[in-house]
Amino acid sequence: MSKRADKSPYHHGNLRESLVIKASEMLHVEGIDGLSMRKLADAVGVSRTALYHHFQDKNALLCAIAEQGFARWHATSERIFNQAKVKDRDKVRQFVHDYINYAADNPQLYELMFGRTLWKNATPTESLKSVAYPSFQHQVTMTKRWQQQGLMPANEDTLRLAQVTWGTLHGIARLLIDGIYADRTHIDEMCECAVNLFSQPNR
Amino acid sequence: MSKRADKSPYHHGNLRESLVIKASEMLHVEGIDGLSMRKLADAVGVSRTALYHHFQDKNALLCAIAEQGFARWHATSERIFNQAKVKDRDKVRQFVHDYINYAADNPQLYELMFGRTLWKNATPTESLKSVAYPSFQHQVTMTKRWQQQGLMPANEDTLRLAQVTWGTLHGIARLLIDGIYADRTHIDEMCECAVNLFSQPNR
DNA sequence: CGGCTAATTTTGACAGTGTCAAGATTGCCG
DNA sequence: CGGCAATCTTGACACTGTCAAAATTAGCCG
Repeated sequence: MSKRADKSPYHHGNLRESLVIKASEMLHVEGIDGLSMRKLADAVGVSRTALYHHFQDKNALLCAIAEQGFARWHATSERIFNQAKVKDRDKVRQFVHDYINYAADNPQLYELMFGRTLWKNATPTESLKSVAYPSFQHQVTMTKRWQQQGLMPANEDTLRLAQVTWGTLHGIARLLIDGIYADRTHIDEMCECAVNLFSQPNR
Repeated sequence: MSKRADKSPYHHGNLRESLVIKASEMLHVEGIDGLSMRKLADAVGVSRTALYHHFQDKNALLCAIAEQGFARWHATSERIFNQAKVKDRDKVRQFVHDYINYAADNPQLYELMFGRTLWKNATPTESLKSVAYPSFQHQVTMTKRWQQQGLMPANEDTLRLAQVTWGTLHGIARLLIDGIYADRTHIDEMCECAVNLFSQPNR
């Protein structure tokens, strides 16, 4: 019993948690490249290699941060769909807006959550996978429902449709984040345009 | 006269060109992070800092590579739209497929062309901008035409529509490249689904 | 053909990075 | 209180991009 992570710790004072917090902070301001293990250790007040007793890799640290990001978005998403008295069409609309705004508000985090750094370059933690995969599964489930309700074309394969609609959101988010051919002032109009595109009865 | 870049050069044998070629090669196999100035210099057979007389930065080198990528894609794109005897609807279809396949065939290059590395982190070269911007402008022009022909919804703002449709392509490309929730075997079906989504008279 | 200038390349150096191996410290449980 | 294991530190290594100064070389002009 009392393996770790609940009792007051040895030297520092719950390092692991402090690391994730501080790292998220640094990620947000400095960006993914500006976040270095050594600077992080410095900021928290421990020595360079102290981190390696709580995270195997820099990769593991990043996975932990991303994981937190997924959890937070998942909560927001749940809140949207659990609203009673809101029509499904409006939920879709709200979902799109919130998704894009979440990305625009936390560009570095979004980049980390869905970028090549974790998913292609490195090996995502099992723990991260177990949080990230259901996130897309949810999109598929929702797409199926929207099809059944006539909100989205019923003749398209659900999986493909989910990939494409989510791909659209992802694409818009990245255009904004990377600052190519779009900026924040376009967000609302772009969202509306996107919703109109894949939500069936046009008006 | 004879400023450079046409006569046989001094020591090496047209270093600048060799660098871009070799760098593109390394980018393709090793990825954007695996491409280091020192390894590149080594591979070409010059010393570490020789590159800095042809490129101010690593950033400048990357811009040159990306520029070449834009040129190549632009050529492909032109070829599609200049075909006589092909209906515009089929051109759109072909455009979508080729775009995604270009990205899937050159993942690292695509990542460089449209990624944060150049557009957000660093400062894109003027030269790069002058090649990249028209690329999107072309998308806008095409979107306008498609709207006029009734292929795409005429009531949407052209600029927004162009952003969203291209965003969709971009999103799908990135999902494939970064390997999240999609892989190459899905390409064709995803493309068809996308085309159906934003091309008006559904069938 | 000789020499000067300017383009080109090299060597040395510096401040960073992630991470491994060993040693020092510390808290906790028996 | 003793010992053990968790925790943290120090030292080191192989990398990275890039600057300054020295060395090399090519091309042009007289």
